[in-house]
Amino acid sequence: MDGKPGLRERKKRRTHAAISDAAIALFLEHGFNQVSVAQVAEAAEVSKRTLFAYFPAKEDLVVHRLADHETEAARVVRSRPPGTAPLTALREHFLQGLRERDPITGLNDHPHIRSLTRMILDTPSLVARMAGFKAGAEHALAEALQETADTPELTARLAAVQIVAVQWALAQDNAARLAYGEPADERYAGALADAEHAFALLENGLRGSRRHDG
Amino acid sequence: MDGKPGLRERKKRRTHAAISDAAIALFLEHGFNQVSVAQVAEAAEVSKRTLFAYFPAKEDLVVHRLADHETEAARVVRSRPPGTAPLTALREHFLQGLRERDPITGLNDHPHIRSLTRMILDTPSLVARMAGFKAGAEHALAEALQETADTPELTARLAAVQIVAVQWALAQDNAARLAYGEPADERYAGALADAEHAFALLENGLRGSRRHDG
DNA sequence: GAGTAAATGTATACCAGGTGCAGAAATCCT
DNA sequence: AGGATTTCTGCACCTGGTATACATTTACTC
Repeated sequence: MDGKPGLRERKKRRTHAAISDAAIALFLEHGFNQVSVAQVAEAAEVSKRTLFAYFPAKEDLVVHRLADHETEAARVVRSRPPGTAPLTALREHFLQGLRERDPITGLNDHPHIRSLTRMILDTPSLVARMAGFKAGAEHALAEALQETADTPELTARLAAVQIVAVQWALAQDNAARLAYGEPADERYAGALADAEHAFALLENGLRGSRRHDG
Repeated sequence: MDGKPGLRERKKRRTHAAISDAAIALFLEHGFNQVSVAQVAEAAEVSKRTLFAYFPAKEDLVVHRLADHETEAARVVRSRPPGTAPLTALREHFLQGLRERDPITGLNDHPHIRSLTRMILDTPSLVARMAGFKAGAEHALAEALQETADTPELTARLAAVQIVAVQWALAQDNAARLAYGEPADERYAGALADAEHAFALLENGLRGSRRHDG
């Protein structure tokens, strides 16, 4: 269907990548707020106006790579094998992400990823953007649950927000530990146990969540 | 301890209120993004610099009233009667909020509140600010759970994010229905049932959440 | 009650993110 | 090759937010 991208298309892709790369390099070196979009444009040899034609806002220079993950949970639910519970499919997917050190699980300690994660977490406007993705993920997952699991609308929405919230909490916890210096391979066992615990909590509820019950 | 507020203090309060009132009136009339802070400052008969001395950012002109709610769930958990489960206290508090039409439950249909809610939901930067409050509420609740219920740290965090996510989903659902025109008194029964269902889901887990199980 | 220190307010100029516009340059299609 | 179309650019402009330097008001003290 797309046999020949065409020169125009190829050039667009290259410009897009050039701007993004220049931006991330500068941001990692000096900090997100310490670099102006004008500097990014200059480094990418492009006018400021063109930069904004490719990226609607400064934050998108960083987070555009993560946009795909917004619908990841929904895709997992939709493409699960027949007879599998949504939550089971999501757990397996998350555990696989941990094994593969998928950055979205917070368990990737490549220096580049780590610095990027740290920068995002340290920059309020980028954190806000991530929260936007989170909301999008909730919405997409709710739709997927409703359409593929015969779940009532409200229940689907409630399940979706719980699941997404838990996944993000797990990822943030992992990322925080790696940012603190713990190697991913060392953290893996704990991350696995935590994920199992978290998904069990989702399945069984908060009833027995106290260490000593009364 | 504060017998006499003092003239300076009183004047500050009045200025604060004057700016906030002018801002909200203008925002409701013309829309958040259609009104500049300079216009707000002029309407409040104050310089732009002074406005920013009272409110760190334009969004705060709207959301500063909601800042108290950030720690509400945590306070409920901390001040619950001995022997009560945190989730029980939170459910009772939420149901009470519904009965009293507390705006935070989304079930208040006073025209002023409704317009304000609609404006916030329609303005991305305000939604982002709300998400910030949500994160703060999660954090505060996690601490409260950990300190008062002898819950392990991770479990407390996971429970907190689930609870906050569910409460917000309920509130947003109610607000959306009222924004659509449904009167609060008419919605009350449904909101009550939904809340009971949601808290039961939190307690018992997502296991049986499908309408027809397989 | 006058005078002074501290706090608060103002005017002005400035920076950065983002947009509208008109025209130049590149690409595409025939 | 040449015209139509898309893309890029420079420029002016708006808005949110901040720094500086100065004026004004409040509070405290004698």
